[in-house]
Amino acid sequence: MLDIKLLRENLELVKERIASRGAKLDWERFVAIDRERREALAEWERLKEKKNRISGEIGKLKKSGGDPAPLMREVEEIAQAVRDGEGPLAEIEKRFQDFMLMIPNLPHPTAPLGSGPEQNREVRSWGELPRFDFPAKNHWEIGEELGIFDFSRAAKIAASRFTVYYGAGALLERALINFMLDLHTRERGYREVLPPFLVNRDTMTGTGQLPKFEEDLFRTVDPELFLIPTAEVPLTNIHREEILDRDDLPIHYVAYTPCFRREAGSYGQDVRGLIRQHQFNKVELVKLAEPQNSYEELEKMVNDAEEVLRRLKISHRVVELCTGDMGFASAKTYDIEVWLPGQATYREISSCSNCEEFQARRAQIRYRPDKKGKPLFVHTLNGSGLAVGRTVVAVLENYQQKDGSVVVPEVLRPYMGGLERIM
RNA sequence: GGAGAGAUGGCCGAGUGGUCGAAGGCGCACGCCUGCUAAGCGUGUGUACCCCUUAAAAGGGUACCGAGGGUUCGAAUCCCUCUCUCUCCGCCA
Repeated sequence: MLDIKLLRENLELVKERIASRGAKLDWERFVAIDRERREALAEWERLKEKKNRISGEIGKLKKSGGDPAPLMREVEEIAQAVRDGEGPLAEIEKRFQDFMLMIPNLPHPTAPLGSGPEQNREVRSWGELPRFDFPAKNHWEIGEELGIFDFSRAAKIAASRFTVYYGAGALLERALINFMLDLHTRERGYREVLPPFLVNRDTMTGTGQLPKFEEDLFRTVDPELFLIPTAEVPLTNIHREEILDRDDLPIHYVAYTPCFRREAGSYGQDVRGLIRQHQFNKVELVKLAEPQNSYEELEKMVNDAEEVLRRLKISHRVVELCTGDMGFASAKTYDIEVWLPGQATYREISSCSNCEEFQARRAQIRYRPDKKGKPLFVHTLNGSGLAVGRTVVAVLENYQQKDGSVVVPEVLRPYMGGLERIM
């Protein structure tokens, strides 16, 4: 959510920057709603003030033995007017809030302008692209031949876009989770969290999944809860509606969770393999930081995520997303893209964003900069560290051998009982 | 799932219809005093929104005593629903 004061005082600037994301909003309607809300609120509060004042006088009069009857008749009418005003006011308030919640974040001035992935800007790349003296296979071919993935039985048990892992495949997934968690907790200062995987509507609204993206979420009916699409949601909401001490910041959390996404609207994309699943595992990094440090923290977060790939010795690059390709809540996003020899392309394996105040304002996460100061909104950051399923893909495709086996990256062997090769 | 108790400000804790944003204490901030420290004294100490101004503040108003609804001229206080916490019983990974 944006600061309403910014919208009132600098609407032209806001319009322009929101437009750079490709979002279209009816700003004239917004201006009308805002004005209507303020006028109605002021009028209603004037009535309440009068009612409160007269009610107080009735109290005094009764105590001193006077006759309150005339005042009571007078205030009765006002009380009725106040009641009559409640409905329309609530309706205007709702329209106002709904609009506010549908406005995406302002892009940071350094985010490249653009409408789609083509305008993303490569920041750096790491590692040589691997060469094979045989035709490189896709991970699903590798995995099915090794008997570690079973897509058809997963579809039988659940639906398409689910996978059953067996044996070394399941072990590889688990090893990656543990490796990533150990790296981030032991060497990078993140606190490990194991959050709920189902969350309520307020939590989903706090990070910006709701109200706009309900169709992307899985939902339970009774009670109504939503399966998390990323651990960013529960982690960022841990401190919802709290005022933190300055000394508490920055907060660094890391969590492994499964993630659940409807993938509505992605029919036909990545239908084979592990790339786009309804359920996948992810190790997520979340930070709450003071505004003046948040961009420094973003750079460090990207670096922490990249470190996973450096230790796995897998080629990758970092790109800065352009305004049109960023998520709803983000002011600035770096994607890490990993090289997949089987598809001869880079694929996103991590996305690290600074949401600045956007989520903090929705979720009311604040801190006190000093003892006497007013509370300020924290900046929230989130990033994959990394998407585990896609890391499995990267390992299989980059470490595949001519005979169909896959060499286990050295750093993972301690996590896999010393296993050196999946065959 | 059954029975009971509870939810008040940063914390503890009073308050069962009227002037209560809420006593008192603790904590914290500022000032005074004390040639250090401790103690003592005084003042202050929530958040959001609206109005008026604005560089900002001050000022005025509204709301908030778990959440939502109701009764009433008036609700922290009465009624209803819900949520959460605690205790006991049952069940259970």
